[in-house]
Parts: sequence; structure tokens; C-alpha cells
Amino acid sequence: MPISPVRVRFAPSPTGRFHIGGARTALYDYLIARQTSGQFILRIEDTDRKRFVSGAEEELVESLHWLGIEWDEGPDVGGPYAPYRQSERTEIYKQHAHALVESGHAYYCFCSPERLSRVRQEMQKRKQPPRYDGTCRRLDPAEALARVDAGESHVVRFKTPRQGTTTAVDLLRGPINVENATLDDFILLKSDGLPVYHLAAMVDDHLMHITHVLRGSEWLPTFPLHVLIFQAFGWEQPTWVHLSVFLNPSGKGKLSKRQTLDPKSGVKAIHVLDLQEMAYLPEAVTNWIALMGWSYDDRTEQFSMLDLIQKFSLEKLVPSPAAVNFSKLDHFNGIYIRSLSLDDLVGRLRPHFEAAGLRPTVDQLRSIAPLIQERIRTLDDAVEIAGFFFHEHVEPDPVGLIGKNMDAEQSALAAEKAHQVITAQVSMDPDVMEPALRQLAESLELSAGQLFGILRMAVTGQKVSPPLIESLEVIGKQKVLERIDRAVQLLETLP
RNA sequence: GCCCCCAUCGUCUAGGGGACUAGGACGUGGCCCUUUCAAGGCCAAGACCGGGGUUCGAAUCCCCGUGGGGGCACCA
Repeated sequence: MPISPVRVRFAPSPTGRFHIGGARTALYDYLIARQTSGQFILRIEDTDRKRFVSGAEEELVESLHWLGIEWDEGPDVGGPYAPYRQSERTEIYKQHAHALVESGHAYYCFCSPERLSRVRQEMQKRKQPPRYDGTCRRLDPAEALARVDAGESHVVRFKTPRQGTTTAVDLLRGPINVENATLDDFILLKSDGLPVYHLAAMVDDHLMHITHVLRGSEWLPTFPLHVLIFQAFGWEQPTWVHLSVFLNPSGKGKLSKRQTLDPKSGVKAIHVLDLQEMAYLPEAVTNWIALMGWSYDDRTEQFSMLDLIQKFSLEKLVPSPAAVNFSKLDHFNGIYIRSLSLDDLVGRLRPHFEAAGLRPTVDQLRSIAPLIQERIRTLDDAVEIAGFFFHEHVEPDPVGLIGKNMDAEQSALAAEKAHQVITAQVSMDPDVMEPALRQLAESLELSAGQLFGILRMAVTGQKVSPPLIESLEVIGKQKVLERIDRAVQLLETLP
């Protein structure tokens, strides 16, 4: 466990929507930074102008804020190693690329993209790994420099050693040995003068004094190259930690956007903001994400952000891929909803009712919230289960009004009697109402369940609802009586 | 095709040579509670991928196989 302050960075590229995989990496970064009183840096890797998506950075920022993940240095807050947007650091990368050429670790390449793809195709045809054929590697450096000075279009390639092996050490996996001969001469600087990830990220990680690099395991194949780059510069390496990928709930294949469209997949949403929109609590999402690929012990499952900061450790990360389990998110969300204070719950509920076009008052919500708190899994469920409180009329299914093991006539009679009983009560207080209605059931030789079932459908229009007696009080005497009247009418239309 | 990584219940995981009749959680099934639905309580089914080693002893270490995943761009 790192005890001295770490400097970690989350370095997404603004090329699309922000998903839970990125959120987990950012979360872990944040946790060790806070735990060690270190710094968490947000860096935007926007060196690919073709893939740039406008609004992506904004979504990222909004997502992290929502989850409660805050950074100490970044494009918006600045910091001692600014700028934190790679597109604003192009000169730095150019200098470093050229330094590598001068030290003999890289070379200029003048091959056209057309030639490159031709070479690649041929190699594939011969069932060989598609790699650069090394044409420009054999060029005389002075001659190459002259061509560059003459303005010829070029890139900078890393001169990967042809012999030997490179050992890259991952914190979770130990040493990974790779034959250098299987590595390609990767491009470091593109012909437009912008760097590629392999260069930019290494340069920035060094310049920004990053001590621990947490990133996805999709970087494992190029990991040795990154080590080689550090060695070429003569820099000390950070601690490398490769996080496993998220798999689809089935465990088959990487979690992907395409699967989201298939309801059978079990995928609810893979984008953080979609989870927010689906009315999940950020603390539930955080807890859920933290536990995919990490565990504390053999029993503890609930962790607040503070708990996580205290208890998280890189060593307990699991290197194997994890299939996401959305039913577990539902479970956590239920736990967190039930743990909310009344005021907190009311505050969080309100926007969701309003989004549904309802205008509940705080007092109304305060009386309803306790009735539904332990029955909802997401905040949106509340609108579904408790919408009837706010509707002017309910539309019960006439057949549904018939009590269990009863006919329409008996049910109508029971409803009428209930109308009388409720009318006679001076108060809607459950302590008064419940005994009165139970007594009615008894005198009608009905079970409480039979009578309550009829009234439930009459008054809520639903087969399932919050507890009936308490609901009656909230709905109010007048509306209750109206709705029962209506139910009696409906029952009388039945044969 | 080549390279890399991974491998315990359906899923997330505990386990780091004897404490394992392999523990917990989600989900599933049953029971209890109960005015519906939940919540809660109790119970149950359910896993060490296969084969070789090493060792007195292997879920734990090594090798091979198999399976799964990832990568092979002037993307990140």
C-alpha cells in the first residue's frame, strides 16, 4: 500500500460518452490520492482531432462531479504543470520526439500511408504479424534530416530494439516479458506534428511526476513499448497498474454500447449520465463500481466514499475481467434509498415527480415518502408507485375491482359499505380507520385482504400500492369517497 | 495468423500449502411475517476448467492443454 503521497492521473480522450469503465479508473485514482494525501490530476488526451467529439469533455466533468470524484489539477482548475489539455502541449511532444531521434532511439519515416497499408496487407497475406517493414529505419540519419528540413512530409517512429526482451512490471501481474522482435516501430509523432498516445502520455506522466499509472488492460500489449520509451529517455518509471476490462453481464465479450440496446442482455446503461437519468443514487453507483475488480474482505460490501478512501488498496485489485451485474446495482440502490433521511429522500424525489409532470408539495412528499421508501429501487419507481396520489382521477380496471373469491355484486356491496364506514369517521387517522375497516370486513364475513384489495384498486387504481390505510389518509377523505363511488358504478356495469 | 493477459458457485468475490465439510454478496427457490407489493428474518440449491508435476499435504506453487478476454492504426 502506498503510504507516501501519490500523484495519479485520469487521462481520458474526449471521443465519446463517459462510461462506467472510465468511472472506475477515475474512482480508484481519486481514492488513493485522497488516502495518501496526494494529488489527483485530470488530463485531457485530445491529440486526435479526427475523433474529437464536442461536448465529451463536458459530459466527463459532469459525470465525475455527480459521482463525487474531484480533482486537484486539471484543465479547469489549473495546476503547477499546466496546461492539462494535450492539444495545448504540442511543442513539448515535438521537442521530446526530436530528442529521441537525436539520441538514436527514434527516426524519421517518409513512407506514405498508402505504402504502409500495402505492406501491411502483404504481410497479412503471408500470415505474418502486420508490422512496419523498417524501410526508413535504414535511412542515413543525416540524409533523413535533410529531407525533413526540405519540408518533406514525415512521421517520427520509435526504433524498437530488434534483439532481446523487455520486462514490464505490472503491480498486479508481476513481470511481463516480451521479445522485442515482436514489437513494432510505433509512430510517436504524426505527420501533422501531433503526438500519438505512446509518446504524449509517457512524456506527460513523467513531466507531471505521476507516481502510479492506473489504466485499462487494453494497454497491456503496448505496455513494453511504454517501458522502452521511459528507458530511452532515461526516466524512472511509475508504478503500473492495469485494470481489467468490464465484460457484458453474460461474461461473453467486452461491455459494449451495442449490447445496451438489447434488453435481454441485462445491461441497464453503461454511461454514467444515463445512470443518473435512470434515477440511481451516485453513492450506490460508486459503491457498485468500486466492487467490480476490488474487494476489501470476505464480508463487507457497503462502502461510503469515506470508507473507500480509508479501505481501498491497489494490492487487493483483481486482475481478471469482471462481468457487470446490474441487479447488484439495483440492490445497492435500494439499500442507499432506505438509508436516506426523510428530508434527503424528499429532496431527491421531487425532481423525478416534476419530470413526470407532477407538482407535489413538500408536505405531500413528506407524507408519501415513508410509505414508499422501502418499496422503490430507483427514484423513478416512486413516480410509478405513488403517482396516483397526485392524479385527479384514477382509472381502475373494473374486473380488477372484484375481490378475491368474490363476484361483482358482492364487491360493489363491500365498497358501498366501506363508503359508509369512511364517511362516518371523524378522522382519517390510520389508528381510527384501520379498526373500523377491519370490523367492517368481519361483519361482511370477508377477510381483511379481500376488502382491502377492493379498496386498493378503487382508490389507487393499482393492484399493488403502498399500505392502503396510510394511503387513504394522504389522499384525503373527499377524494377517497369519490373514488369508491366511481368503483361502485364500475362494478355495477359488470354482468 | 501473431503477441499479451486471465481462470473459485449463473454473476461479483474471500482464499495467497495444512484453519476448506471452500466463506460472503447479488440473483434463484422455499418458509415465516403480512391488507397488495416491498422491506425484514430463516433455510436451501449452487464453484476450485482439465491433465501432469513439486510436496507428507495443493483451490493455493510450476508446466502443458483448454476456455475466456484484450491487442496488432499517422485512435486512445
